[in-house]
Order: sequence, then structure tokens, then C-alpha cells
Amino acid sequence: MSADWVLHVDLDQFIAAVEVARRPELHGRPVVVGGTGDPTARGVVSTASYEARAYGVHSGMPLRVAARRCPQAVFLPVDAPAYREASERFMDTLRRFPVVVEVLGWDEAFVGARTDDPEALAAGIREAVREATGLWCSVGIGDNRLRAKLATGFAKPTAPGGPPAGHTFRLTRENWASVMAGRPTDALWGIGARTARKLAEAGIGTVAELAAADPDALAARFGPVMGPWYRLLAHGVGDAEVTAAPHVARSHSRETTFQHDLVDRADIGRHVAELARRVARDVADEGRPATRVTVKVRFAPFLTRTHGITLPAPTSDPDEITRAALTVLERFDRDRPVRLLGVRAEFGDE
DNA sequence: TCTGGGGTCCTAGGACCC
DNA sequence: TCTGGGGTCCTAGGACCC
Repeated sequence: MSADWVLHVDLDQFIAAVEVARRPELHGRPVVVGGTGDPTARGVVSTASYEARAYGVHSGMPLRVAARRCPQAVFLPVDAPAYREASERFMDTLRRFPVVVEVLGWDEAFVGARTDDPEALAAGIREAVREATGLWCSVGIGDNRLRAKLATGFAKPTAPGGPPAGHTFRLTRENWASVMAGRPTDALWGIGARTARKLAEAGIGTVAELAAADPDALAARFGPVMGPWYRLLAHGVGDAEVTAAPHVARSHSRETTFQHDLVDRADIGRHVAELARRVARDVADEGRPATRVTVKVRFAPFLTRTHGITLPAPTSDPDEITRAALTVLERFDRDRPVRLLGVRAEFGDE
């Protein structure tokens, strides 16, 4: 009997896998991709291979720390065009199946399907993706998006030297409690370290405890939307709809962390103007005018401030966007060295 | 440990208006 | 002279995700 399923398909160690696929001599070695590939420079790890993860290296970790933990790793620069190309082949492969494909990121997608054998569909997808891209993927099977997404975590190959191909895992209303009840709240998709800590302070440590919490108390503590939503997450409640409708951007931004902090005012102004011009190009490509321009400044050592203005009228004009960014820049204190500059353009609600 | 770059959504306070 | 209740918009910051 056919039923509607949500599959979450996720490429394994995506960025590192792309690099290894085109440099077979790296197979089996610890590989760390991030920044310019210089482990002594400012930057973080984009992806570490499973061999590198065994040394405690993970995404988001400063490259300098990764180099200390795993000095023998091969450090490579981020090559965005190569990953974009691999991503497109991956998505095109998914679209060959009689399913609805919703892109979530470069290396993951939701797949909506009506089938009586979702495991067989998942196996077919994994083989086709391997054939088309040379990359392995893992597949979570769920009765909604939340459960499918979380299921993928249980499908992933874990240990280095383990099976090269990911497996599949099915997470539904039936096994939700037995799989999730005892796990920490940040195992849920949408609860991170900060919220988990605040929940723990309220005496809520596990998914089961969150599921049993009082919604009004959660609303008072976490806000009228987030509080009750956390409780629903703990019950595994989520949307089951998958859509192929193209994503409509709310904003575009460009930012740069400098290898050496900036102190010169004119220098800072030139960098903001350059970022604004790049954002204006993105706005022009979008084909809709920007309604707001925001500037971000991260001062040394790591203090971040933002200021922005709503434009007098929506515009795509590079000169107007640049002028707005430079006007906003005047509102910042200028008494500290600058580590990062960013410019963002937002679009209206239509 | 010393913390990228690109996004999304929510919250809360103040301004402003009726 | 001391004062309401509600709605909406703007702004800055926070949290989360990949």
C-alpha cells in the first residue's frame, strides 16, 4: 500500500569527498578543507574527512586548532565552483526519480515521494548518486521533514575505516519516543547549544522532559512562538510538505574577515564600498530592488555591531547602495581595530 | 581553541499614530 | 497637568542552520 514519505538525502563529508574524488592519492588520509588552505591563517574548517575527525577535527573549528590536533592532515583551500558543480550533478540525479526535490543546501535535499518501499527508493537514489558523482550519501526516511532530517544522523557512517556507503534509517511516529526520548534537547533540529543550556537551567535536559514541559511556561521563558515550538519539536511534530518551488531570497550579503585588523579610516571605507558593489551585483542578478542596507563591523577581539537603514525608495543602483553603506558606516564607533566588515541588502515582502 | 561566509527567523524596545 | 490602549513600523541583536 503506497504512502507519502519524506526522504532527507545528505552527501557524506561532502566537501572533503569532492577533493578526495579528484585526488585519489588522498584516499584514506586525514583531509581538512577550509579558508585558503593555510592552517596558520584566520579561518575555520569547512569539512574534515572522517580520518581527520578521528583526531577531534570538525566543521567550524579554527584552522589553527585543527592543525594542532592533526598536524599530519592535508589542508586544502575552499574551491566553491567545484562544490557547486558537484552539487548540481547531485540535485539533477535526484530529479531523475519520480519525486519532488527541495534543495536545502549544497549537499542535502528533501525528497517527497509516494511509495510502498521507501528503503528501496533510498537504495536506488544512493546508487544513482554514486554513479553520477562518485560520492556517497546517507538517507533519512521520515513521516515528516523533522523526522527525516534527524533520521539521516542515524544513517551516517561513523568510524573511519567503516563502510564507505551511508545507510538509511527510518524515524516515524512509531519509533520516535524509543529513539529520541533520552537524548539531549540539542539533538533536535532547531535547538542549539545556547537554547539547550537555557532549557537545562529550567530543569529540562532531555527530549522526553521537553515533550512533557508546560507550553505556557516555555512561552514565558522563550517567547510566544519559540517556546511552544520547542515542545512540538520534542514530540517530533513537523511539516510533511516538500516543494520544488524555487527559493525566493530575503537578503544577500558579502563579508570579509581580514588577516590583519584594519585601523585606517580610508582603508575601512574602501573595503565597505567594495563589498557594497559586490552586494549590488547580487541584487542586480536577483532582479528585484533592495529595500534596506545593513553594515556589519566586527571589532577586535570579537565584538560585532550592526547598523542599517531603510532606503528612501527600493533600488538596484550600485551607486545608491554604496552611498547608503558608507552613510551607515559613519554611525559606528571608530576607536578599535576592525577584524571583519560586511554589507547586506534586504528585499521587501513584495 | 580563538572563533568563515552566507543565509533565515524571532524578540524586544522605542517611535509614532489614532 | 498627567495620562489609556492598541496597532504598526523600524531597528539591533540573538539564535540557528549549512
